[in-house]
Amino acid sequence: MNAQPVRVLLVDDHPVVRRGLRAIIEELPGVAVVGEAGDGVAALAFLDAAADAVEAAADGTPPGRARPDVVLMDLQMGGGMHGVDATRAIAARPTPPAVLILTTYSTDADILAAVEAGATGYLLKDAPPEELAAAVRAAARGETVLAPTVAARLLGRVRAGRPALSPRESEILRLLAEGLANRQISRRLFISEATVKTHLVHIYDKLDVDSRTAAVAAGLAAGLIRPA
Amino acid sequence: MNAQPVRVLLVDDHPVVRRGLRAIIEELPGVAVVGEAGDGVAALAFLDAAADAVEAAADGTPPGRARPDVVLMDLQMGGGMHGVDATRAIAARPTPPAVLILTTYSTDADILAAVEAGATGYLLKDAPPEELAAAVRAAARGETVLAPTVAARLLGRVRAGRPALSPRESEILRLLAEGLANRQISRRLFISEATVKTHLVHIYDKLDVDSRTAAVAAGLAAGLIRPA
DNA sequence: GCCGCCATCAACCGTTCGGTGGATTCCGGG
DNA sequence: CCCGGAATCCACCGAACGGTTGATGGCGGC
Repeated sequence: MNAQPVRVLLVDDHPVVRRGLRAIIEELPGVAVVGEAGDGVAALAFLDAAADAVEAAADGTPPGRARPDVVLMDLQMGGGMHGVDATRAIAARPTPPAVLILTTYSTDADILAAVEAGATGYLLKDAPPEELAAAVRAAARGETVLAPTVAARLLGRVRAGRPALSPRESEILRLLAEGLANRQISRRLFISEATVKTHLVHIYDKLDVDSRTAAVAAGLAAGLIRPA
Repeated sequence: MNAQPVRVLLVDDHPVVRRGLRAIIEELPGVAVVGEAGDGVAALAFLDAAADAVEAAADGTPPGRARPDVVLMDLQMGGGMHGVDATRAIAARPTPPAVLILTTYSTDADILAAVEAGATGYLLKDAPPEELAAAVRAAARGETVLAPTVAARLLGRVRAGRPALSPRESEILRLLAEGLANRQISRRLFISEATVKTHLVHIYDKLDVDSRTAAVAAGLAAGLIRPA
């Protein structure tokens, strides 16, 4: 059963992090790193190449360039493709590997987006190596893995009974965070200023604040919007 | 001259990052990692212990627990002490090691604060290993090291002629980002509401915006305030 | 079918906010 | 010594904002 080791692909734009992950993972028995990628595009290219290689050599699979079972994926990658988009692209493939999100600071919006995109699990980078090891193995078995912190956040959100913002409200909150005035928002969304005000009232209500600036602060704190 | 290797202490709350840094640095000739710390408090404790050890054994310095020449310090560490504070505490010691800031995403405010706190250099985590190696060696020689990206940011800021906010204005901008109204800010700072408004006008002027929310957005974008 | 949620729009009113033009004190540089 | 910047304060005004009430239509669940 342990004849075939779990094959892992690392996707992270920080060389330092890739190096650390490789060091940690390679000392685990039954787990092997088969590749690294610095961004989403490179990750997809690697998967393409691996698929071709498997097709070409139907007999003994070569040690490198092997089709990975688990992809360790960073969100917030500097260059171009966001981790969520990369995850979605990978999950859309014929026989997708498990995608394990591994990120530093998690906004709630990111977690939801990643899960929606097809991620198998969600870990935080400050997790101890043992936790990481267990998560990789679980992901290889097809199980869903949520870091305790992440799970707590999700539960906390549900428990807090925070009524989630509607799609339109989220959109307006985002524009709010860009510093736009009501009229500018109305023009951007092709709706009347009155509608913007109505949405704002609902947003204030749900976030329990009473000004646009406080809504932005609360939205950032709750991870409803990205600072960047 | 190369008899004594450069001794490095790693300070980062992410085990993965520490592992990666250790792997990269330890394969450099003439550089050795003498310790790791998961937060600022642990880093200071390590320096204390190292100082004692040196005092106790005046002859052959033991390989481990040696007083580091360079501290690789992460900013934004989860638990308790911020990297800037840790840097300040280290720089205030009798014979301080060089502190090299190594962080992921750099806000201008962080850079300035770190330099003010006594940091020797500022690197980004997405820097390639070679750059990191060169920086550690330069820091050991007492030189100042700025990552090209960081240097560009600082130059860009100066070139843009952006008049830096006064201390008081920065303070108010921070409170603004928390969503406080003018009256709340005035009470928090024990000044009149009129004064707050005056400061706000100056802030809008300097940031080239015309509303409090836009000022927060601009301040976040320019790295004048921390999202957290 | 009805109820609730979402999204859209409107009118009203009081408050806050932004803009302007002053004023004072303190402090440090030329 | 005088000038400028920073920080403090005041008054006025118009515009933007927040709060309320009310109304319409679509869409999905009970």
